[in-house]
Amino acid sequence: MDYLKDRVTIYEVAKASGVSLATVSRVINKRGNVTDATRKKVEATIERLGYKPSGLARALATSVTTNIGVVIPSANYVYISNMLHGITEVAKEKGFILTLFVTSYSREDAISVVEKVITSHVDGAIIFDDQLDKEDVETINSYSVPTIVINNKIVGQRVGCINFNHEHALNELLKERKQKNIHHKPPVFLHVHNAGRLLSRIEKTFIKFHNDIDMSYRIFNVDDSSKRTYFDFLEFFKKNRNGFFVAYRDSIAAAIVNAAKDSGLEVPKDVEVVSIIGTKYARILRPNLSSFYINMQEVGKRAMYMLIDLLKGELIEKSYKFDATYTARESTIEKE
Amino acid sequence: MDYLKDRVTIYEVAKASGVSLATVSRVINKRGNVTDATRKKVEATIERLGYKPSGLARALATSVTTNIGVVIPSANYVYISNMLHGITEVAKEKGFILTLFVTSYSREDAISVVEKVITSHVDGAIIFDDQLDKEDVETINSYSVPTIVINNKIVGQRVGCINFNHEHALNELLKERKQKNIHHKPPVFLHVHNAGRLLSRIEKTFIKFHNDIDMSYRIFNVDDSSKRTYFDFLEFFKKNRNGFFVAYRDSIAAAIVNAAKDSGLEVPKDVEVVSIIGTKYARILRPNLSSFYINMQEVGKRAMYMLIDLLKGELIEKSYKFDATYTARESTIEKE
DNA sequence: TTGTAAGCGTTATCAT
DNA sequence: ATGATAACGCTTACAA
Repeated sequence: MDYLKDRVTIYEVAKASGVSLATVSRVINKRGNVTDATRKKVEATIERLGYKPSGLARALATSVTTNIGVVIPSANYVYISNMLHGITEVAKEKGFILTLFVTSYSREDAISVVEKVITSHVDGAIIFDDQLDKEDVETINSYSVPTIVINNKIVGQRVGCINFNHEHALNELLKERKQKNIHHKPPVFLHVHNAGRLLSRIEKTFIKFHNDIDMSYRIFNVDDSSKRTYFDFLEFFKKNRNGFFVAYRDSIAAAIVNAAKDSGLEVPKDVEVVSIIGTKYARILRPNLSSFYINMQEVGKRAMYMLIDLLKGELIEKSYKFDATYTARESTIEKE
Repeated sequence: MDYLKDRVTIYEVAKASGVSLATVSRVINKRGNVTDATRKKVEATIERLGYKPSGLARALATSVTTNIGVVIPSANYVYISNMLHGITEVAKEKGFILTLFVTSYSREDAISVVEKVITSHVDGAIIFDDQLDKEDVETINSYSVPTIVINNKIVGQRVGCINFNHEHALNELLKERKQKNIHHKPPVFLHVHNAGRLLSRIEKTFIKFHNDIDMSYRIFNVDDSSKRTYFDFLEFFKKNRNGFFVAYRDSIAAAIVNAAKDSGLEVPKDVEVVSIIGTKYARILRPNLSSFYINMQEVGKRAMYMLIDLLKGELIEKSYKFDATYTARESTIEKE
């Protein structure tokens, strides 16, 4: 039934070239200690037979896979794929292969992902996850899998972490709005169910700021869909004719802008919107979206570089922070 | 130096529970033929020791990895990550792990990716690639790696393929524009260097259509960057005050729309734009972009389903086609 | 320089 | 129901 050729093994190469396994192994690993003549002979049969070493067997023998496990929530977000892009760039440059693990919201699932990362025998892992608990990361780590955790503060022998600081920039923005007294619009935070740790941290910052100055605010639940949010806000704007909205992603922010305009409101005069996870679309959309920004591609690259250092036992700075920068654009009012 | 615990092996579990390897193996694989008592005993020590089977060793012994190789060009495009999302969904549901390979433009690189896919010992591969040649796919295939190829017509014993048909919809659109006589604007195709096979096929269709009716057109080279394209078109619109533009992606199309508006032109009155690879941003952007659309998440899911059938030797329809649908929105004129 | 043989952690085929 | 043992394809001392 198997009409396709079986994998050629090192044995067959050895036999066909009239040498031993060890010699073939030396040739493919360029270990030296092989005469030019035999090397050429072996290389010729490798070419002729189309031999490709089995990464599996090699990994089992050396316990080095050159595989890096990458754990992400959905691959469906622009900022996540930007990060993935950064990771792939460095991985490619440094000769690593990536194994992708996607988590969902359930606890059960998180456990199964942890399980898979461990059994996969990756050399290291990069975990961007809003769902996994600290203890999950520790589990992975306890199985000798050096890990870079993104968006969670974790310390350990073979762990590094990268964190985001949106809080500072957000506080600055809110403070500035207060000082300039342009916060006459009711502040509204767009809450997305199960959107993870990053968003809730930012939400807390938002809440704390307003509580501290004893100012009222609203939390508005939205679906994580720009289409739904658009329609929700068409409704919303029937009763509420202004507001300052903090939205998680560009597409959600844009939905609000569109709903506002389609409800006869002006942006930013009546409705102001900022996006937390800004992408290039913040600049493409009209009006341009005021947004916070972290270069996720850089985050991905940095994570890989840190992991590589960690693998070599040379990671000095185990913690790295990316500060979000805020760029005011057309969806907010600068001065009163 | 290695302060972290070594991996627990099946040997240690066997010894600790006072049984043989074989019994432990039976327990973890639920093969039966084990008394409840011993099973419980073994399960207890597995739990106690924190034993996780090595996927590597298991794969070597069974030659089943449950890994699927996924080959893509850059992870940085929305439509690619949409597809990846679809792939991850099904992979997760069916218990497969994904290994990611990213190609670049060079021939050299394509070869190294092929090499890696083979040595990685994946059970199957999904290849979306505008760069790999037919012969590369055949190479992979000849190493017993069942493959689903996206965006290339390839036949073979253990290959399936998924193709896109933008040509029909594009021809229809162009024909309709001609009939309704709204093609008074000079048609311009946005050519992106090295953007791959999909775009060049569409470009050919565009060219052929106009050649066939002996109508002039322009090919305009743009960078694959919305920012650059925006500035290029600010220049362009200094001399050219109208046009019908066919752009590869939403972000490029949006750049043209923005440049047109910022040059005092009206969309769609003076400048019309359509996007070939439409994403949700076509609906979010204002004016909405008229665009072609293929649900890439569905493509990803379909690819996985086809691959799974292929692995079981049950793939009947080895070829599947996704027709692009065209949706006219605000960036084009419907009627004269 | 080259070959022999043990080992990597499993599964699977026999016996028992 | 359980246990030896070979096999998977490779690397790597160690011996020659």
